[in-house]
Formats: sequence, C-alpha cells, structure tokens
Amino acid sequence: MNEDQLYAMRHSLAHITAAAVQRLWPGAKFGVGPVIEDGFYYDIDLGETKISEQQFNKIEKVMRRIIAEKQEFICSTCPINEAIDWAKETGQPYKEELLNDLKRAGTTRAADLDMSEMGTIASGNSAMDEVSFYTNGSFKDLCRGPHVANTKEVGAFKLMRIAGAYWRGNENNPQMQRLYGVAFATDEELDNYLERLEQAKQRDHRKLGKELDLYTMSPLVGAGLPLFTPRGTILRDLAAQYSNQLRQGFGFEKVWTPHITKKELYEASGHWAKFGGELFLVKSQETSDEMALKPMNCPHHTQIFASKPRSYRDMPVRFLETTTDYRDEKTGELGGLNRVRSLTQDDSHVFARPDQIEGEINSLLASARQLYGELGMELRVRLSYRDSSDRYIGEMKLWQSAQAQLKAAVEANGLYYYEQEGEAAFYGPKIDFMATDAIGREHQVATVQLDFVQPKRFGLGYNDADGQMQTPVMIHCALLGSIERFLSVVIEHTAGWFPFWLAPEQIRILTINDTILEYVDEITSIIAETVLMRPVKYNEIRYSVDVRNESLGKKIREAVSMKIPVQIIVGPKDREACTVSVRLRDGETVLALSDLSEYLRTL
RNA sequence: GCCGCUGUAGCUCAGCUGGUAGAGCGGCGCUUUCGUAAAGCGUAGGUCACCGGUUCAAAUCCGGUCAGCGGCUCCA
Repeated sequence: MNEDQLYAMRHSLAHITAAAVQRLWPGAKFGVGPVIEDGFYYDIDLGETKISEQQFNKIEKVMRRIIAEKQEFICSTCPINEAIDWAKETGQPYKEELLNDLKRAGTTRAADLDMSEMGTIASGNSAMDEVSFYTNGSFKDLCRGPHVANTKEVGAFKLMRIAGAYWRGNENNPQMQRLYGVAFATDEELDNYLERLEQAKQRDHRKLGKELDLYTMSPLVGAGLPLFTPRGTILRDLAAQYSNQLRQGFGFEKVWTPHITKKELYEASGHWAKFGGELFLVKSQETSDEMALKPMNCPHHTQIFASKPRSYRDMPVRFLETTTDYRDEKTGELGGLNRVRSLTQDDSHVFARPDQIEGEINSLLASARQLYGELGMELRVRLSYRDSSDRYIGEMKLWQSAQAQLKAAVEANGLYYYEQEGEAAFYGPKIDFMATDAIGREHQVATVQLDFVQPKRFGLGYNDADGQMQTPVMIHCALLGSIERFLSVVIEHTAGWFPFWLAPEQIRILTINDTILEYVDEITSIIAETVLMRPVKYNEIRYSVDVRNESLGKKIREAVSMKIPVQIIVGPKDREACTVSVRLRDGETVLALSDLSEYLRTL
C-alpha cells in the first residue's frame, strides 16, 4: 500500500461519510472533506440538527452499507458555470462559494485567496474552464480526486469525534460540524492506531498529574491556574534548579523582578501594541497608575542592565530569573499544563556585543543539549532567518552576521537542524528546539531568540574601546520554556517514571514486620546522609518509610503505582545478613548495607 | 471567545423512559505481624458541580453559571 492509495482511500471515505450523512439528513449542506494525518474529516452544516457521538454507530452503519453496495466512483467534468448552477440547484451554498473561488482564482485554498474576494461571485474571465466531479451512488461531489475505484476498496475506518469548525477557519463565518474519522488500509493498522491512542491516554499528564499527586486545579482559583502539590513542586524546583545551574556555569547571574509593572514599560518595549489584549490589568487604589501582571520578563531585565553605565569590558551581561508570568489566554484554549494562564519561565537574557553572539549561543546550546540529553530526549533544531521582505527591524549586515553565528554554533554543537527563511521574528532570528518523546511525538520546548529591537527601544548602550556608545544585542533564552509545559512533556515522556534524581519520592522503605524497626533506622540514617551531586548539585535524597501493618504485597503495589523508582524491602533476613533488598522497576538486587550510599549515587 | 460532550462519596464508576442514591478501591475500628503488585470482618462518608425553572415529585426534564474534555490552519 503506497501513500497515494491510502490517500485515495481516506478521501473516498470522506465522500462516503458525506453520502451517509446525506442519506440520514437529506438537507445537509457540505463544506470541504479533506484527508488529514491518519484519516479524514468532512465539514457539514445541518442547520439546527446536531450530530452527537451516540449517532456515530448509525452513521457508520450507513457507511458500511454504502461500502457493501460497491458503488463505483465515477469521474465527470463539466464547465465551471454549469457547476455553479448545479450548486445553486442542489442547495449547496458552500460548494457554490468554492466554485466561485475556483473560477476567479483557480484555487480554493484560503491562504492563497484574497480575503475580501473570498466567497464572492466571480464574474469575468475564468481562471479555469471546467471542474471535475466524483459520483458514487446518488452522492455527487465537487472533487479533484483521486478516488478508489469503488466503495468496497476503502479499508478500515472509524468515526472518532465531532467538533465545531468555522467555515474556512474564519470565526465570522458560520460554524459547521466537523466529523472526524481515522482510516487505514487494514483492520490491523487501525487497531494499532487505536492502541497507540490508548497508550498516549495512559501517559496523559492530566491523568498522571492526579494519580501521582503532582498538581491540581480549583474552580475557586480559576481556569488555567494550576496549583502544585508538594510532589509537583519538587519537580518544578528541580527542573528550574538544573536549568539555572547549567547557565550559571556559563556566567549567568540570578536577578529578581516584581510581578506587576506600569503599563508604560510595555508601551516602551512595544509589547503593549502587540499583546495588550492578553494582559491582566491591575489597578492601584493609591495612584492613577495603570498596572499589568507581567506577561514576560525581558523589559524588566533591560531596566537592570540600564541601571548603570556599562563598558565593552563588562559585556556580555547575563541575567537569569525563574519567575511566573501571566497571560489572559482565551478560555477555550486552556488545557492541562500545556496552556495555562500562569506560566513559569526559566528566562534568561544576555546583553552582548555583536561579536559575542556565537560564543553565547554556544553556551546556551550546550546547556539545552545537556538538559534534554539527561532526560533521554532527542533534540532537533529549527533555525529561523529573515527573508528579503522589509518587515524586519535592524541592519541587514547585523542580521547576516548574527544568522551565520547561530548556524556556526548549532553546527559546533552537532545538533540536527534545518533552516527556514521568513520565519524569524521581526526583531531578530531565532532557534527553536523540538524534543522527541518516548512514543515518538515532537514537542516544541526551548527557544533562543536574538533581539535587535528592544535594546534600541530602551536606549541601552555600552561604551566601546573608542569611548563611543554602542547598542547591545539581546539574547532571550528559556531552556525549559514554561515549566508547566515542560513538566507535561516530561510526565508524558517518562509515563511518570521519573529518573531517580528527579522523582518526588525517590525511595520508599517497605517493612515486612515491626521487629526490624531499629535496623530501618540504621538504613534511613545512611540515606539521609547521601547527597546526589549529579545532574543537580546538593540534591538530598527524598525517602519515606512504610511501616504500616499491611501485607508486603500491598505495600509494593502502592509504591509501584506511585512509580517510586527505588523500593527497599527490609525484613529479619536482611537484618541478619546486614543487607537490603533493592527493588527497582526492572528487577531486584540485594546489597550490603555498607554499599547502599555508594549505590544510590550511581543511579 | 465559538461549537459539541461531560460534571454522582477522597478515587474509578453504576443509577433505563422523573418516584427523593449504589458498588469497588481508599478512610476509620477490630483481628492478623505477614518476604515481592490488593489479608479478613465491621463501619462511617454524598445539598447527585452551582443557581433558577417545570412538576404532586428532579441526580434524571428545561434555562443560566462555573469547571473539565474534544475541536475551531490544512484546495473542491
């Protein structure tokens, strides 16, 4: 089965879905029904009628009937004006709109069309003379094809969900019902796909966040405002500590800035114009100041840089702050830890001379590589450059030199990368990091961005060797990105089995009975004195003792379901032999008590 | 923000077409002191998310609010 055949199968299923809907609801008006990753969808306007997932069975039944009927897909062409008449006669206004776009512009792709003309009646010359239709049974649809020969050949499918979708993705347009399906060549592939979905569901950070007692949400606090429990807070702190430690090794210094600020700061930075709608506003009862909760930290950091004169000898100046920002995201976009309204950034800013860019980028890349490598995640990098358009700010020469330095640093670090022109921010080129997780999904994690604009807007400067004032370049970097999102990625990547250094509870001692409590004290005093130095320094071991009067089986079961990486089982036999039984996720070893501390340091 | 689905004990969930709530786990008590994924018995937990409406009667029907989930870029 090649890609084209699979494409034809999925596309044919989209038609069959529409045909089934038409049988069930003859008044249905159809939008588009493209092939997407793993399947297809069809946008349908049923007026007041709402399809629910309970009706999927009914629709699938009709689809199977259509498939069993072995309807041939027949291709026909007709002049475009006749096609428009067809759309009018059959009461398909969306098809009529698409046909008008085809006539005028030769395409229906929203991105390629003039927004003001989209959907209007096309008069004058046609961009194309005729269009093609595919008909199966009584269902006829405007379609470029290709399709399978007849409905029998469509393979395995399943309707997955129904969702609202605006016609052509524009929220001013009517909202249609989008019927999603997945489709594969064989039942086996479909089952595999559903199995993968199930797997992803099992490691969903929202499910594990509850099961492992990492974070919670409260309707009283508000949507998109997660609260972290003691266990979750350990994860947050360790992640931030590691991220900071890596950069502190490269000369970054911690700073602290307040969480509210006058609106004027963001007007000066230019963020007000761009992100004004996303700011939470705060009013002072004492002064007339309009304040905002900070949505980002760079403008604050510029003010620390600006607080005293800087010489070229001082450069680069490197600030680091792990702090929480607030963004008033649309309620419908919130979800789990991925999209929140309070997000904590491990944010850093370098103020550098233009000739120092490569060296600084080098340190940051090395830090990112180290961090994600430690978690066993593959990193891939996208370099975003400017194109020749004039929407970018800063001298062309500076851009070119900066882009060359970014690339040199990425190559020096041996990172897999690709380059993309025209994807840079208007204020500078950037590097985005993509991390691949244990089940092959890619997540956008860290970013490194160059900024030629804010230093200018804030009038930052340093004296060069000739006593001339020069403008520094800013380098923004967050290694974790937002800690909340980072945790969701790590939780799903590890399925909750965090590496030993990161686990909120690293060791649980499980007792067989209460005759060995003194021996347990000996063990805990050894553990309490063991401090991990890698990857995070001065990381004291977090342990607990389960002395409850319960069966060993039950204690193990609970420790495993909490995904505690090291379980130490202690009974009379261990005491006699001066040993401990260490139970790991994938096996068990018996150690001499005197070797325990050393052993833990190697985990 | 918009569309759809969901909200029952700490957790996972049952409760059909309206007749004023149920299981397992967990908790607590007693017994049991046990060697690698759930010992036994007993017992206490709920304004059925919240507010309002219909009804003799609402977890169940209707409206609103809050929250969670799936979507809202993808060329006929």
